[in-house]
Amino acid sequence: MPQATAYHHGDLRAACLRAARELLEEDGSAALSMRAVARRAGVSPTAPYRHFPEREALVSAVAAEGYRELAEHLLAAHPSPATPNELAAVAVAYVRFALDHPALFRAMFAEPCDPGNEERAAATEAIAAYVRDLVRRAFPGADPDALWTAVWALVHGLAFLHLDGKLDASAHEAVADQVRTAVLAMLAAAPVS
Amino acid sequence: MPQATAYHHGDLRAACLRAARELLEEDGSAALSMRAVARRAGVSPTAPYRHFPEREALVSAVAAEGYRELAEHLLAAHPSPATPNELAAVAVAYVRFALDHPALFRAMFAEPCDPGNEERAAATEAIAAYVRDLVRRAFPGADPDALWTAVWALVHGLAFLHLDGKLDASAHEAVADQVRTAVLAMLAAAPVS
DNA sequence: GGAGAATGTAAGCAGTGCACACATGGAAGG
DNA sequence: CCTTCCATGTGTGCACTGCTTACATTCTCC
Repeated sequence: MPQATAYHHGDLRAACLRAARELLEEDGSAALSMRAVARRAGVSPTAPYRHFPEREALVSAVAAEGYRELAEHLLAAHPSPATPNELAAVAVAYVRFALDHPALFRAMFAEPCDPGNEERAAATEAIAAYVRDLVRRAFPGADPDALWTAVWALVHGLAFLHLDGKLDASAHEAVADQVRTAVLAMLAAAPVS
Repeated sequence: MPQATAYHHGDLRAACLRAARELLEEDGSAALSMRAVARRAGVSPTAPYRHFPEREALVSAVAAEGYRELAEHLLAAHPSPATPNELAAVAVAYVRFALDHPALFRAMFAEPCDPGNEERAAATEAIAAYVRDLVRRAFPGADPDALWTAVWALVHGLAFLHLDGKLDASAHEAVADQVRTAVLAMLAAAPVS
């Protein structure tokens, strides 16, 4: 780790990531700008390019952090959900994370990602693994490969529809109820044959 | 309708919408730029502002068009789906629309929308109504209010996960199979009580 | 202590959204 | 017919963006 002086920052990479997170949390709608990050870190506009070759690289790094936090958040909601009610609780946690960190969540999913970013791929995989385990426990009879995608998609779709204003997301408790109800209804759905 | 001259375009509004659509189809990843639209329409950079007070208004208008096309596309896939297989076919059509028009689909959902735009609200409502009817037919026993959101979210989530590269979307037929399988697995899911 | 790599700065280019003042010409009223 | 008004176009300019290139400073290692 280099030392901090008037000229050399010391740990600009971490400072950029922190600044980026702060900016995303402060303005959930504005796009993340490289120059704004530099300003917040108290450094020249082009300094961040020493640590992130392009904007996308910074966004990918922030997104990877977001994936880790989302995984923790889901684990905190329930470490090993196995029943419909527990699954619904995790779904509520997923949607709440998206609504509480809209810009971060968009950076994680909507921004173009370089598939080569290993940190990011690993972080995504952690979430996928959590969902796969959940599905194996909750649906012992089903094909886990087919079902875990469906479960993730259901929850992810609810998150984005709320985030993008297609479903009413104004009241916290109402959103939670809505998500719970939707998930339980889907699990109980008995189609006509 | 004003007349077309060397100075006055004639129907710049429609020309802007057409140009915007072309740009979105040509480069599915680039953001839509007001100036690029103006260039394509053969007009000065600020001329489109006479018809769209801001960028968001143009995007909203294009998005509304997209909603109408998506609705048609779903109707073409099946006018009145009622069985799991028919529902799965509609799901495949939804995801395919997203993958065939990635930039348009993003404009429809990911871009900030002004909730006041009536054209856009009406177009969204058409899709919601289609899904609601579908659910009523396919799941006569269920609570339609709870379930239609879940069905939309499931399909919408599959679309975005594929669009954002979280699920492999490289081969057309593989995507279709994957979506069909996921939807059918979800409908057949029998959770542990 | 000197060389070279790492990490910062400064200046500049092309692109963007948008506000403003100005130009053009079609349509309505005298 | 001719003026006047106004919708619709142009031109200019500002603040911002990502990113490149050249230069400055300092850390590290021999």
